[in-house]
Amino acid sequence: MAVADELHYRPSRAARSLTTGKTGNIGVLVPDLGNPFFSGILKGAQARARESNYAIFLADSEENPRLEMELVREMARQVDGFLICSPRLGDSQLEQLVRDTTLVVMNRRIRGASSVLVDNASGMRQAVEHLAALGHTRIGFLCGPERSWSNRERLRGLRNNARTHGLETVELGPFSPTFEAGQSAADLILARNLTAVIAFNDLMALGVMSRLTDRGVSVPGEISVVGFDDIPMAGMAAPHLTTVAVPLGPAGRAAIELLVEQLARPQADQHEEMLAVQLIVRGSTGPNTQGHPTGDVRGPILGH
Amino acid sequence: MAVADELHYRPSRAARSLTTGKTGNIGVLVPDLGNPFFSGILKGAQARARESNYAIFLADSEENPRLEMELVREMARQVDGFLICSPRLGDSQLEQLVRDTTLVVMNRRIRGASSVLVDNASGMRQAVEHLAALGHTRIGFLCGPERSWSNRERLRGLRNNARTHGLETVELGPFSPTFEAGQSAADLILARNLTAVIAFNDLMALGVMSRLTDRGVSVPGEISVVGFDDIPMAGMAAPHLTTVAVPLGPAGRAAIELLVEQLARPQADQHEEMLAVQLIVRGSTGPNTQGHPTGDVRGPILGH
DNA sequence: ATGAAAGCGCTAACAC
DNA sequence: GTGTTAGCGCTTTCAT
Repeated sequence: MAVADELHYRPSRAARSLTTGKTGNIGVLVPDLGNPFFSGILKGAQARARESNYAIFLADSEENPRLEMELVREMARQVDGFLICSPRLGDSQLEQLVRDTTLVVMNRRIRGASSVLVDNASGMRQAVEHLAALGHTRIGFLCGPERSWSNRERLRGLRNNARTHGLETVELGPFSPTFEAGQSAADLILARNLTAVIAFNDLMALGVMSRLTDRGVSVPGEISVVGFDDIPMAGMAAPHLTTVAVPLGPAGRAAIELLVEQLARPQADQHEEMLAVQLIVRGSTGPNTQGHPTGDVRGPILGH
Repeated sequence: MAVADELHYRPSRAARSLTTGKTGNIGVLVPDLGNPFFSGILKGAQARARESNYAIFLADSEENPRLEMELVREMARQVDGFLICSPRLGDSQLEQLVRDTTLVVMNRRIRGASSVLVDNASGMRQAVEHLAALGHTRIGFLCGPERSWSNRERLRGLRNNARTHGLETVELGPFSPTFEAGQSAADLILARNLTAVIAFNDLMALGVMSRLTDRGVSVPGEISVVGFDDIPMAGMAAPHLTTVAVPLGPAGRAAIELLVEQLARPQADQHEEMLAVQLIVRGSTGPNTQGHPTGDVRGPILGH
């Protein structure tokens, strides 16, 4: 042992994996590395993996389901399991993958796979309550990608909670979850005479704010804007963006934790981890300054 | 072959690497995945690696030189080479690494290793000329990490070009290359009565703008701000940040290209690739509205 | 307890 | 050209 130490001996993982069948690697698939949402998750995942002596194989599917499948296939033999973030693949394909490998999915429910989910319903409830408290009565929602589980959940949360609070909702989109899409959505919002809007994610919300400011519309003076995710940029924008904070690092950590457990006890049941979210109120939301929704045909509400 | 295809046969890379000594993997080390500068490079690197059938091992050194060394050591046996971004390690340690493995470094010059460099001198020249043309005569520079090659180069570029244009410079810092550091730097700038400031990177520049705005100082009305890198956020801020654009994706691609070449011909010489940069003029810079630098002891210049 | 050997899935070198 | 075999560096099993 002393000599081995002397010579800086390190076992070859390739050789080891040949006999054990385990590689000590985890594959992480994200749809877009440039999106801070995913780099946030990735950062947490990487840190947690290292703690359990796993190395990370990284792949970017560029939002492309075919490429996603291809990448998984290619990596399959050199990893023990996968973390797939916001899969663009269809349910059936994912369920097929589950048979050959162990995987944890983020923001998606797949039978046979553990998942880490964001409590979108709670996030939406917090956002809607906040806007309702500020006197907004008609709320726009900028939809994200149609196939996204998060988008469906957020939309559902919006509808449920808006009804509870007697609010009207206007759904716009779907849009791609980008800054640019937010910019173009801003004009649609203006055309609809809305006083408050919730975007599918921060990137879009930031785009909305940017375009509104460029058009001389005050945020939050005339329109309140709420985002989702709390990417670092959200706190840097002017005004600072009110948003539903999703704990990105912890999400990545939780996912790897689940995966490592699963790998240690392959027979054990899959788990589902729901991450709590928290509305962060910043400068992009304020009281409704229009007495009533201008898009509404009813006159002022008197004697209420 | 037909049968192999039928059974979806894929060779085991572990077994293959055992005999060939090649793994088909590349290790990529970044100091902070959360920094969009690095995720931009990473995205390009990942795409280029895939084109040459290399998979990416990812590690985040958390700006920690010791951890950086440790990670390289751990990955060494399972990769053919490394891309190390903005290494925090000392020259001697890097030169030692070069002996055992092939590596490409980003934004650093190491004998025996290929490198991808950003043309910081040109970037600084463009930034200084821009500010000089706007009538600024005294320019602040917010220094980044002391050990950073980029920081030293940018500082050098600043000094040279400022002299050429007869400008005075004020160096502040060093700061960590973050938004928060930029915020705190903003107050120092105000105390120094500067009309223009160049930050080591966009994150800091954004922090400066945010804090200045919060203090009621107009950008670019009273102070012009220039960043470096052109991370996506730069174009989203209000006002949009004038910055020296570094082609992040191409930088990552170029680095992997160099590495792949090196791996194919181990005897060949190392290369150095210098990336051109381009000043992007946006809304955060404007004409100097003070007749002369207020920090100057000279009185108004008359009869000129 | 310590030591020897088989074999994981490939590739490369050799024989035919 | 086609087929056989040794051996890459480990782990695990079996024998001592």
